[in-house]
Formats: sequence, structure tokens, C-alpha cells
Amino acid sequence: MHIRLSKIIDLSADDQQAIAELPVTIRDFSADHDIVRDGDRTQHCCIVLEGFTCRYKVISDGRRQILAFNIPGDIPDLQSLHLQVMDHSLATLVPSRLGFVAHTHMRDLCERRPGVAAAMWRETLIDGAAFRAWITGMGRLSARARLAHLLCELLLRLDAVGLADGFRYRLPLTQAEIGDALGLSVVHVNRILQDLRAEGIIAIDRRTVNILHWDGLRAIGQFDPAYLHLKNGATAID
Amino acid sequence: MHIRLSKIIDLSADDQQAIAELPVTIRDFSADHDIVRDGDRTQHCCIVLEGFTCRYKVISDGRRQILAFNIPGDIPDLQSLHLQVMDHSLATLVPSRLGFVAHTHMRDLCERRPGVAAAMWRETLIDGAAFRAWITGMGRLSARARLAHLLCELLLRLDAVGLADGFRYRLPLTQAEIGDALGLSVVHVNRILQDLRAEGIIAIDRRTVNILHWDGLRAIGQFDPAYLHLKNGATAID
DNA sequence: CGAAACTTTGAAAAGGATCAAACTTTGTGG
DNA sequence: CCACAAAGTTTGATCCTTTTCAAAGTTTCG
Repeated sequence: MHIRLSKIIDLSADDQQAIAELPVTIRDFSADHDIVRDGDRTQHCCIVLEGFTCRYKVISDGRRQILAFNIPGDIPDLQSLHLQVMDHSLATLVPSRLGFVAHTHMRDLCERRPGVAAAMWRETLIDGAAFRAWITGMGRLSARARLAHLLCELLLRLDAVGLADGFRYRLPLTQAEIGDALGLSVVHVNRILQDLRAEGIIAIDRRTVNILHWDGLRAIGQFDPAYLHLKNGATAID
Repeated sequence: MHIRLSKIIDLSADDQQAIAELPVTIRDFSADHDIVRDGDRTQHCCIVLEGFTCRYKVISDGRRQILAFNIPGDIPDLQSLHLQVMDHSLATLVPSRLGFVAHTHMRDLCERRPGVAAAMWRETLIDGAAFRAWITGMGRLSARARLAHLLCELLLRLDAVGLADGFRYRLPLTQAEIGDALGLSVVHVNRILQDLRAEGIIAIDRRTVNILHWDGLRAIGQFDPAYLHLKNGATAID
């Protein structure tokens, strides 16, 4: 597996080698395609190689809540390794390429190499940290702050895997999808985005976001990147 | 350590024995006492033995968001084993007794016994599943539904560790604390509780909740216990 | 080029927040 | 064991953020 496991880096050369030797099946998916569904029992984990995916839950009236966006390097369903039944779904948002690794191989590797197990465990813990930050935003921040926070988070995460160009990045999401993630209506998302643009804080041109005033956006979203546990801390951006 | 590690159960006798031999320091805390704070680097994990604790984050204006309530048997900061810096705080809500185990001992045990490592990993994954359910509620459910959901969740969790009496349990939370968890104002929490009582769905007498109409409450909160990953599934209550 | 998907705009309504004050319970010191 | 202060609950009135509904623009893509 000759893929950068982005965040799993504090590993010995041997451990990295062992990961690289895991058998992977690569598959391409079209946009808006479910990869695993709530309730499924899955035997594989997947890695996002290219594209953009999301984890989501559907409530009884059919509306959905997006729980997380996944970018290349992410392993969105790593938790399935120890939680057999999915408690949410995973879907592509744009055409995406994913790598699949069988649980059996991963469990085997974890038993043989505690270092790999610890690194993967850590990966799922960072996941949890992001959920906590999300809950805090949903419970206590205004819609405007939540949206600003999301835009800040995506910049740092995309930058960490080389997919940002300074303060500019491709964000292939509709406003409806942003709303589903932030718990807001499309209409309101639209109005907030317009405000932020009118204030000269961001610019959006054909699904490419450009953050014109990083400190301003960060202040609006009360964004503190600590919860992302990025290896290079503040990153080159600060 | 002669304590029931409630949910960590799918372990061999040897593994259980090894856990039981971990050196634990027991300490008692008064109510509303911070155990670890956002930003701390901690060298121990703690187990709630008696009482009630919560994990929370404070935002810039001083308001807080409670992320989770912890009951006896929970290990609220297990994630600190691999995430050195706390991204939230942990505090008692009532006088509580906690057990502390050094990270060094736990890491050592995880290296020696992959089964224990996997069980603990799983524990943190269940934590993550609860956060996902929480986010869904915060984003897409009404205040009334969220409150109903919380009351349902607490019944099942307390029942799983023998702290519920049928549909009745002690809930030592103020309405302000419930509000901090659900992202609601005290006033609104109060009004919803009154509605639920007036409708004969719950009764509350001196911090003891009695769920009079379980199916009704469950329907209001769209409560599906799958995300709790309780060993006995539906539990005796259903 | 045309249909479908997405964004934008306006107006009205709802769900919760905030503010302020009264009432009730709990815990503590005398 | 009582009295009182502090903490928590309840009530009413008003305000504001966000939702909903409806319809008109604008992109995108086959």
C-alpha cells in the first residue's frame, strides 16, 4: 500500500513497512454513493485516496445530519474494526477513489505490532476529539460561528495533506450539504455565506474557497486547532 | 483493582485478572470539582467508582457545553492514554469517588495483552458512537426530543450498571446542567420538563426521575439504543 | 440547448433565548 | 432544630435567530 497514511506518522520504519504491505483493494465510486450504511456489518476499513466523503445519520423524518467530512488520507470507518455494526453511514460527495483493507489483516497486524495498534487507536481518538469540538459548536455557537469554524477546519486539514493552496482550497460541497453538517437550513447557510463574502472575509468562486481574512474568520468561529491534533501543530499557515 | 469495568467484558479470564491487578489510587472529590482541565497533560486515567461526572468545554464567553455525563464504571478520560493534551475538562457534578491508574501501567498492559488493548480501544470507540448520536440530536432534533433522548439514554446506561430501579433512577443534575448538555437555556429545559410531566410521560421527585411512559418518551426522543453498544442489547427493559 | 441541480431573494412563522422577578428547596451555622 | 442564605425552579413577557415556504435566478452537465 503505497499511500500516505497522513496522520499516522509517529511510527517506526518497520511499522510503516508493515502497513505498506497490507493488501488493499482499490475501487472508484461516483458521487453521492453509499459505501457502507447504518446497520451494516462490514469486514473492511476504507481509506479515502481521492475525493471527498462524509459520514452521516438519517433521522426519522428523512432529514440527515452529516457527522464528518473526509478528505484524502482519512480512514472514515476505522471504528468498524472493533464495532461490528455501523451506527451511521458513509457516502461519497464527489467521485472518489477508496482503498479497502480487510479487518482480518488489520487485526492481525495490530496483534503483531502494538505500535501500529496504538497509532490506529490514536487515529480514532482524534476522530472523537473532532466530534467533541463539533458538539460544542452545535450547542453553543451561532450559525455564523459554526460555518466559520468549518471553513477554518477544512483549510487546516486540507493543508495538512497538501490540498490547500495558501488560503485557498476546493470545497466540493453544496450549500445543502453544508447545512446538513451544521444543522442549518440551506437558506440560512446561503445568507451567512453572503454576509462573509460581503464583509470581505472569504471569497467563493466555483466551489473554490479563498479565505481573505484568516484571523477574522478564526475569531468568528472561535477556532482553536488543538483538537485536530495535527503533527505540526499550528501548521505553516499561522 | 476489584472494580467492575462495566462494559469491558468480552475478555479472557487472564486479561481480566491482569486488569484487576493494575495499581489504582482511589480519591474522593466534592461536587463541582475539576479533575482534569482543558489543556492539561495528564499521566493517569480515571474510573468513576461512585457519583456522577461530566466532560465539558468552555467557550470564549464563559458558557460551557457538557459533552458527556459519566456514571460509575465509566472511564471518562481513556482517550488521554494516546492524546497527551486534554481538549476538554472533566469535573464532578456530585461528591464522587474516582480510581486513578497511571498511563505507564496501562500502556504496559496494552503491549503485553493485545486483548486488553482491543477492549479499551473498543471502549473509546463506543464513546465516539455516543458523540455521533449527540451531534445528530443537536443538529436535527427539537429541544423536546433531545431532552427525551437524554432521559432514555441515562436510564439504559444506569440500568446496565445496576443503578436503575425499573424505570426510576436518581438524576443528580440541575436543570442548568441539563441545559449545558443539550445546548438549551435553563428556562427552556424547565418548560419542557413541565410539559413532559403534565403529559404523564415522566415524573420527577427530588432528583429522582420516573419514566411513566417509556415507549412514549422513546418515540419523542427517537431513541434507538444501538449506539450505546450495550452487551445485552435491548436490556431487560424492553 | 435544455433539464436538473443549485443558489438567491423575500416574507412570514416558529422555536428558543433573554431578562426580570417570585417562589421553593437545600444546606449550613448558630 | 431553627433560621437564613444560597442554590435551584418556575412564571411571564419580549426579542431574535433560524426555519419554512415559495418563487425567481443561475450554473452545470449531458
